[in-house]
Amino acid sequence: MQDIATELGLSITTVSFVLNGKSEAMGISKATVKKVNDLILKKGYNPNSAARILRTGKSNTIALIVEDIGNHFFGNIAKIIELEANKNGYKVFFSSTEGDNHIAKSLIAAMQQSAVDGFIITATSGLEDEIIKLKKEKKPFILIDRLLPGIDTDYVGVDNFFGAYELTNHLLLNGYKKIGFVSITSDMSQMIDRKRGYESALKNKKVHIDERLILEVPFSETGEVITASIQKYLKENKNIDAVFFATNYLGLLGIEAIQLNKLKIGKNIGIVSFDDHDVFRLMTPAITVAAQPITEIASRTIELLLKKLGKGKKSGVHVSEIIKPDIIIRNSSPKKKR
Amino acid sequence: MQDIATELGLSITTVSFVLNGKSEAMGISKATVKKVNDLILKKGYNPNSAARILRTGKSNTIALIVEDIGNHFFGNIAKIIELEANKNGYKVFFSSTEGDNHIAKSLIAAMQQSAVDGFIITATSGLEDEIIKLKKEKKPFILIDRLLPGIDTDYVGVDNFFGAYELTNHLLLNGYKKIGFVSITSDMSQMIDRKRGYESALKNKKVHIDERLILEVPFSETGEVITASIQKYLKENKNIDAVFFATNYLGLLGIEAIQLNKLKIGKNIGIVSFDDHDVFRLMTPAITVAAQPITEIASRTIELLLKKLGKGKKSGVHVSEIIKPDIIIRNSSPKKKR
DNA sequence: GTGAAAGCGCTAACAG
DNA sequence: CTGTTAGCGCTTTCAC
Repeated sequence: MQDIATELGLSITTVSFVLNGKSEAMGISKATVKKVNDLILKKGYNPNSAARILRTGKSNTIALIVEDIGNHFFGNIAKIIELEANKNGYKVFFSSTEGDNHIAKSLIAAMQQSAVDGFIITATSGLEDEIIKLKKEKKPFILIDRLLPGIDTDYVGVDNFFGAYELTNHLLLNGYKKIGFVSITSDMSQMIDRKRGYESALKNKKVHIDERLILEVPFSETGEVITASIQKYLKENKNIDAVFFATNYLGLLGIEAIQLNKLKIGKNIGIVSFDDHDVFRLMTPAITVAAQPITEIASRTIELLLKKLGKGKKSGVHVSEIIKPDIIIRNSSPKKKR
Repeated sequence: MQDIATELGLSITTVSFVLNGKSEAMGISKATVKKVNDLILKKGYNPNSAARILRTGKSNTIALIVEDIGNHFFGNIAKIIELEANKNGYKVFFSSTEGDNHIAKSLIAAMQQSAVDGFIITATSGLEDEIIKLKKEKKPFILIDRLLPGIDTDYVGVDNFFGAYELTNHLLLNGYKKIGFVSITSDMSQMIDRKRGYESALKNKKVHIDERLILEVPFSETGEVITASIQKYLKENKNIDAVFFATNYLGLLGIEAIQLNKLKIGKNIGIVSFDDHDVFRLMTPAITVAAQPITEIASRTIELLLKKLGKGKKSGVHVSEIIKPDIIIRNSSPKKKR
C-alpha cells in the first residue's frame, strides 16, 4: 500500500480511502481515484485480509454448519447459500457435523476463532449451550432445518408436522390401514414433528397407533445395519400395508430392504417418504413424497442472515420462517383394491 | 493474552510459548505450563486468528474449489476432505464453479486474498493462466477430477479412458452394436478421455464410429432442456440399441428421457453410465456403471496436499495419482437375445 | 527460564 | 484534499 502511495506521490491514507470506497465521502478527486485504481490493477495489489480483519474485526465470512454436506438436501442448500453470499461479498466456511454434538461444538468454536461474522447452523441434539452463548455474544446466526426447543432464535425450516400429516393422510385416504413409521432415534424438532404429524393423522381417522409399527434406528448406524433392521422389521410385521419413511436416506435404505425382502412397492406395500430425491422421482413406481423446497429455504436463510449482518444485530425480534413442503403424489401409494 | 500473563505474573512471551507448544523447546516449567493452560480454559480465551495470520502468514486454511457442491460426487469428496483437514488442524473454504471459468477465476482470487495455505481445484476450461500463476507463486495446490492439458501439476483422478473403454466393451461383448454416446460439450480432460475410451473400444471391435450416435449437450443447460434433447436424439436414431452416458447426471436425465419415450431399459435399450449414483443402484433394472472410488480420491488428495503443505513446497516433482474406477455390472445391459 | 520490544498491513481519528 | 500516527493481537528475536 505504501508503495502505491509513494509511486503516485499520495499518502497512504488516500489510498486506503479509495480502497474502501470512501473517496466520495472524503472528497477525493475522481482523477486521483482513477490513478489509484489503475495502479492497483497494474501491480496486481491485493489488500491483506488478515490485517483488515485484525483492524476492523470483520471478516466478511459466514459459517455454514450442516449435518452432512454429502447429502443431496444440504449439498444443494450449501450451493445456493454460497452463491448468494458471494454475490454480497461474503465467503462461506462450511462444515458437516455428522449429527454429532461434539463435532458441532468444536466446529462452532473453531469458526468463532476465525472471526466469522455470522452463522447458519443445523443444530444437533445438545447444542443448546453454544447457541445460548452465541445469543449472548450477539453473534448473528440462523438455525435451519430444525429448532432447538425452548430457545428463541431466528429459524428457517419446513412445516414438518404438516408434511407428515398430509403424507399419512394420503395413505389413509387410499385405503391403507396398517401404516408403519420408520425414523431415526432423535429428539430434534423436525423428527418429533414428523412423528406427531403421522400420529395425528392416524388419530384423526380413529386408527389405533400401534407402537410395534414404529421403527426408530440410530442415525450413526451404517446403511447396511439400517437396511437389515428394516428387513427384520418388515418380516416381523407382515400385516403392514404401507410405510412412511421419515427422511430420504431412510427411504432409500427402505427401498433396498423391500427389494431384498422380495416385496413389490405399490403392490404388496405402499410407501411414502419425507424429503424428495432423484431416486424417488425416477423409480418405477415413483415414490410419493413431501418435498422440501430447497431453493426457497436456502434463499430465505441467506437473505435473513444478510439482513441481520447488515443492520448490526440490533433488533431483538426473532423471525421464524416456516415453509410448507410440497406434497408430490406419485404411484408408490396407489388406491388399494379390495 | 496480556490479561492472562498479568494475572499469573508472567510475561506475554511465556504465554505465547505455551500457546504454541514451544514450552518444551524454550524450557518452561511444567507447573507454569499447567497454570497457563488452566487459566486459558477458565477464561475461555481464544487466540485471535487474524493477528496470528498477519504475523505468521499462515492461515491453516485450504480452499476446495469444485464444480458443484450439490452433486453427489463432489459433495462426498468435500465431506471427506473436510474431515481429514480438520483432523490436521486445517479449515476448509469451499466453493462451486458451476463449470464457469469466470467464477473459478474470481474464486481463486478471493481465496488467495484470504490467505489460504493451499488449494484443491476442479479445473474449468480456460483456467490455465491462474494455475500457472499459482505454480509461479509456489502455492501448494492439487487438481482433482480433471487435468489441464499441457500443464504439469499434482493431480488426483480416475482412469477415465479405462472406465469408458471397459463399459463400452461390456456392451459390445453383450451383443450391442449401435451404441450411442451422450456427453457434455467439454474440452476438459476427463470428458475427452471418456470419449476416447468409448471410441477406442469400438475401433478395437471394428465397429464403425457413427458421429450421429454421439450427442453432446452444453453443461449450462437446464435439466429439462437436456432431457428434451436426449428424447429427440433417441427418436432420430431408432437404431440405437444401447447408450453410454458420460456422467451420472446425464444418466439420470437420460433415464428420464427414456421413460418419457416409453422405452424399457434392458429390453428395448441397454444403458451404462460413468459415475455411480443411488438411482442406478436402486432402479429396476439397476444400471451398469464405472464407479469413482470417492473415498480413495478424497483421501489421497488431502493426504498429498497436507504433505506438500508440510514440507514447505520445496520439491519440484509432481505426483499424479490415477485411480482405476470400479466397473459394476448390473442388469441394465443384459446379454442380447437374438 | 523469562521479559522487552519490533512489527506483520491495514484503518481511521485527528490535525492540518 | 492529505499526512501522521496509534494500535488491532500476536510471534519471535535478542537480551538478561
